[in-house]
Amino acid sequence: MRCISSEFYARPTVGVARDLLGNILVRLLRCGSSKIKRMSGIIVETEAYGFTNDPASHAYRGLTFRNSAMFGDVGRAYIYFTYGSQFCVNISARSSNVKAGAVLIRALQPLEGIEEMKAFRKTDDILALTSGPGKLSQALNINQSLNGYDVTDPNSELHVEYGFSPALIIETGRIGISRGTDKIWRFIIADKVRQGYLNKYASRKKI
DNA sequence: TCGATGATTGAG
DNA sequence: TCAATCATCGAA
Repeated sequence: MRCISSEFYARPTVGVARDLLGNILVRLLRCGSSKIKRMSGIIVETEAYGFTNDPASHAYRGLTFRNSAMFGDVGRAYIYFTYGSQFCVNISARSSNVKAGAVLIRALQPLEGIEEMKAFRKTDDILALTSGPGKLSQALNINQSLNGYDVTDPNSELHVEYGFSPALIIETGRIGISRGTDKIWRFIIADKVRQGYLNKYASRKKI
């Protein structure tokens, strides 16, 4: 259970997106004075978002209050609210010569705290718990209050630990966007597609 | 200010 | 296929 350090995120965003597959997103839920509930999942789907080279990126038009986490230290959570009801989780990552960048966590395979996830999601369907960026945020009880959290700190309520190296990775264009669709910046663990850990919307798209 | 728009989801 | 739903952003 070792936390991934900040050097990992200080590399080109697209490579970080690919290399995050197979690692573990961990959510520590503080319930009461001393009790800590641990929830986690294997990262099975990611997308990279860049800067001025990427019209689909929130950072494309420059620094704003919302996207400031994409411009700050690498290895920080960038969490935003969208479509009126959903939160999306990103991790800031970029090489030192680039001003902004982040990796969107699109899907997990539930690992620990599955009963809690069922309660937060209001469903018992394992494959529906974290098979989408909005769903995984709901399952892990993640909201904007976690924006900017250091995911390289093992004591952080949201952090990433080492997992395994996937045998086969699928690369596709990003989905749910209208611009920048030519960039092959979406990454998926091949086995997890077959096992059903990606959402239906994602499966409908070309893989 | 104000209107348009989403890195989505669940229901029909 | 389509509505829900609201923070954010750029134009006015």
